[in-house]
Formats: sequence, structure tokens, C-alpha cells
Amino acid sequence: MNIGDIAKATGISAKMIRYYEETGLIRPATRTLSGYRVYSDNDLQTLRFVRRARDLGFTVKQIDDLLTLWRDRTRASASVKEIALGHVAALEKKMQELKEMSDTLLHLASHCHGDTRPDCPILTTLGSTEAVAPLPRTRDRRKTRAFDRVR
Amino acid sequence: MNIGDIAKATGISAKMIRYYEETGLIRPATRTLSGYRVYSDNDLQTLRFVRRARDLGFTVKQIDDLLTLWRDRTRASASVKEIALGHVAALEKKMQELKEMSDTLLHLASHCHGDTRPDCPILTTLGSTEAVAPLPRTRDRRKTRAFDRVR
DNA sequence: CTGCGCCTTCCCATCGTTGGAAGGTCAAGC
DNA sequence: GCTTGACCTTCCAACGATGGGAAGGCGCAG
Repeated sequence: MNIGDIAKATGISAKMIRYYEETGLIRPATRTLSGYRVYSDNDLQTLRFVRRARDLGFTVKQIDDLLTLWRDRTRASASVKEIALGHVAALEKKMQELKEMSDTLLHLASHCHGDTRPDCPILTTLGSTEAVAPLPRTRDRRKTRAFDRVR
Repeated sequence: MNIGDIAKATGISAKMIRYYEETGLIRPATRTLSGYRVYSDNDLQTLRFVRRARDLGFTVKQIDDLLTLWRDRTRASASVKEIALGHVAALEKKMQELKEMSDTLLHLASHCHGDTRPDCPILTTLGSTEAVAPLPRTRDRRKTRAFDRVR
């Protein structure tokens, strides 16, 4: 398989495959006499792994760690789970941040006429001296952490 | 006010203020004879606006658009609302993506012992040929769009 | 005048990804 | 055998927003 074939098969662009090789995430492919990269079914499997981890939002560094664990038959499953749940926590933190932005914006937008009139509380608030939309405190609805929910 | 003062006052680093000037987001500051940037209360207000928009997750390009509308006293509030709700939609899309990643990972993790044993369904699934964790279809719980909820 | 803290510009790095340019290779069709 | 087009190679640059640091100038207090 040439790089184009494996790119199609994994959904990772040829550019990225070369990049992953360059940065050490994957092992350098063997080459033909003329310098073309050649890939085996084993490489295909590895790159599929990478693709899926990437789809789950892992960084390249984390994928590197996961690959190492993947290849190590003596790993403890706890190590893997720790990475996974740590990542879940990061994802949830990010979601929380986005939610706060979104809520604030929706709140501002709900007070905006949205017609041809120029007055707009969204802009007014952004330009004012006070802090933007302090959200009304709801009752202590504490977030459960990934660790608690799963283990 | 020198750049350090306004940086403290807005919470934007001096580096970023220079960057915003360089890229045209804000107008070039006036200078002292010796080349120091000098800022007015007006600049302070603008930069506070920028800061808040940034905190709401707008890109620099979007902030640029918002600033233009902010300065234009004849704008239609509909234009502002459109940008805001468009951004809400983007935020919600992102949240949805993160949620899917998170759910998938939690699902995988819930099947992992997380002890010293090496077998781990997280890695096994990532390395397998099939797609990762097709989520169980729930009843048609269609997402309401920002536009519908607010207007 | 010295010293310290601020300011200036300039370049580099990050992270994951895409784009393009310039050139070599391969296989099919004539 | 030669042309053509699709592929491959490397190298360089850019994105977006930010931080780090170097080298040198400025301002003010002691």
C-alpha cells in the first residue's frame, strides 16, 4: 500500500501521516527503491487506532501514550482508564466553559429586539463597565465527576 | 496610560494588545515622542469590549465585526443578534461533539476493570476494525436551535 | 549617574492541519 | 519508446491566539 491508499483506508490525509511519522507518533514506513512509503496491514491497524483516538479528541501526545500502552501487553488497564477518564474530565470542563458562554449570549440575545432599530443590549453590555451577565445562581447542582460515575 | 496600565486594566496582555493593533482589530495607539504607546479612556472601553467578546468565545474576526457594529450608531440590532445567535449555534455544535466523545469514552471506560490486569476494552475497541462505540439511538430528542429558543 | 522597571521591535515556538511549489516515479495508452 | 496524468517525494509557509525571550531605548527615583 502506498500512502494514498492508506490515507483513503484510514481517513487520515497523506500530509498528516507524513507528519505523524516525522514527529515520531508512528514508526517510519519502509520505502521502495524510489523512495515511496509502503504500508503493511499492521500499519493500517495502527493508523486506524490513531484515527479513532483523534476522533475522541485526544491530543497527539495522549495518542502517543495510548499507543505505547496498546503495544505493551503487560500494561495495567488502570493506566488506560486513568488517561481516558482524565480526558473525559477535560472534555467536561471544556463543555462547561462553552455552556457558560452560550448561556450568557442567549441571555443577552433574548433582550435584543433583533429588528432594524439600532439599540442592542448585547453591544451595550459588552461595552459597559460592569461584568458581563453574572448568571443567576441556581441551587448547588454540583457536577458529578467522570471518575465517580464510572468506577 | 501606557500599555502596561491598560493591560492591567483590561486583563489583556501587552503582547496581545500589540498584536491586536498589528492585525488591525484596534486602531494604532498614539505615541509619545519616544515611541511609547499611549491609551485613552476610549481605548480602554474598546479593549474592555474586546476582552468580553473574547471571553464569550468569539474569534478575532467576529470581534472585528462586532466592533464595527458597536461603532456604527445606525446598525440594526438584528445584525448583532444574528452574529450572537450564530455563535451560540457554533458553541452548541462544539458542545455536542464534545459530548459525543465524552459519552463514548465513558461507555468504553465503564467496561474496563481499571486494575492491574492488562486486558482493556478501551484499547481493544480503538484497535479493532469496527467503528468506535455506536451510541444507542435514543428517541428523537431533537435539539432546539438557538434561534427558536430565543426569538 | 546609576539602577530598576517599563517600553520598543524582532524572531521563535506552540498545536494540528492544510496549501502550494518543484521535482521524481509509475502505469496506461498510443 | 514516448507522452500523459496520477501519484509520490521534500521543503516552506500559513492559519489563530498566545507566550517567551533577546537586544536595546526610556523614565524616574535615589
